Amino acid sequence: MVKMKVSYAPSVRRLPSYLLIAKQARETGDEYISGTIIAQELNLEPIQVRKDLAITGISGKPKRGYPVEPLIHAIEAYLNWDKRVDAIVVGTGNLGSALMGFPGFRQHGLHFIAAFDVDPAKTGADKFDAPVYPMSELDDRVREMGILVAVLTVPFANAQESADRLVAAGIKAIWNFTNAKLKTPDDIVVQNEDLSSGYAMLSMKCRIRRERLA
Amino acid sequence: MVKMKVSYAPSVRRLPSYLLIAKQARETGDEYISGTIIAQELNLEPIQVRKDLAITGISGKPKRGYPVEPLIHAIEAYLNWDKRVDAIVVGTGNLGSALMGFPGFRQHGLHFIAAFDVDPAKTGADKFDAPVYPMSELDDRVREMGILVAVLTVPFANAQESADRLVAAGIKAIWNFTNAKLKTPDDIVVQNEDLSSGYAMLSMKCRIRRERLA
DNA sequence: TAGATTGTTAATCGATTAACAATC
DNA sequence: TAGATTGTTAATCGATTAACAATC
Repeated sequence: MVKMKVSYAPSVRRLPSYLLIAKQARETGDEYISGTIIAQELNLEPIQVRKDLAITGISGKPKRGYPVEPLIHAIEAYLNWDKRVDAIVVGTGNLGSALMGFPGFRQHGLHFIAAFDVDPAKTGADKFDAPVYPMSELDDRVREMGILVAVLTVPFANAQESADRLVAAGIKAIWNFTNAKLKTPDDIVVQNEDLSSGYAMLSMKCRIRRERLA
Repeated sequence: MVKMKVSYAPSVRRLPSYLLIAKQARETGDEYISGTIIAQELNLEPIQVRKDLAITGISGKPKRGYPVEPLIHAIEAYLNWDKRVDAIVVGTGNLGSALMGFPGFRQHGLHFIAAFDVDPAKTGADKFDAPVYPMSELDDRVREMGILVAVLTVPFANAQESADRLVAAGIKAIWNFTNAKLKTPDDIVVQNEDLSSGYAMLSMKCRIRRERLA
């Protein structure tokens, strides 16, 4: 796994929200949008929005704010979301299907061009316009299509084994939605999504609320 | 929305991983597990694991580590995961279904006892043993069952409207999987999950990897 | 012009890491 | 006992926030 000191991680995580608001402003026909407004919309401090946007290289106009169209392009360019990226989904259960059908990713340049599943009942027919192949074809298909990015939504027990196969097939980045802590070579990018950690936060907030009321 | 200075947020987010490893150690029959081992397993620093576990109140034995069973209970108690919590799911698309079917939550005490959908085709039959009701029944059902927690997995456009209905029905905590920045009263707990921010991180890591190779 | 907003530089805050004595 | 590990106290690091001059 790439040992990453991704600096700016908290800022990077906020950029998609800024992007969404900028796009809404574009819909409205606004030519400029200020950090103050964005902050208001997201319940953040204006200085934080300005600091975050600075890393994308966008520059604003005093009194007006940031030019909407260049702002959108600056964020997209910074995240590499202005280029098409092809990816596969491994495991077409409800979570895998949900991700394939989520329209937001397509807007960010992410195209799911194929999916894989061990269950023969799930292969054959397309899913959200992408073919679903049996796992046995993974290696060949990935190589042939030259895919570099995979979304992993298989059961916990199969996660490591699937990751191994992905790496062997030439995948360079794995978006891991399983709880498994994948063991992968140093040059493979892994992004772990942990739904339980979100629930831990919700639980904590509920506890704090209870204690405040008590 | 509860304006929370949840301190320890990064630590809280790591606790579920520690819990998983502790449970695996229990399966293995280990009586103790050291912070060093946990850290190794998760690619963290041992000191970070010790600091994180300290907030749960668990205390370890020099040379042995933490007693597995008490460790599990300490984490679960700290997160309130040792008590049953009933919740509903609003929006039974792929994402809502995925969450309902994810076995991890049940282990954390979270029970989805009903779901709601606007689409008449989706209501009537059970989903993962929980009845799916039409949205029109939301208010009555929530009140009657005394539910306090809701998972929101409706389309972006319907998010605010659904949240308003949830609040009106007496829901006190919303786990929000939509991109919408919900406007809710001060005493409502909201936990936002933003899939795009995870993808932003993946994109950044890929960029860094490319730059390292170039 | 007046004043809102940017962007820079400095201060604060909180999280991570280091050092090390205590201890089993 | 010897030595690995905990838990505490201090140091470092990075992110957030504050202050304010520049500017349109």
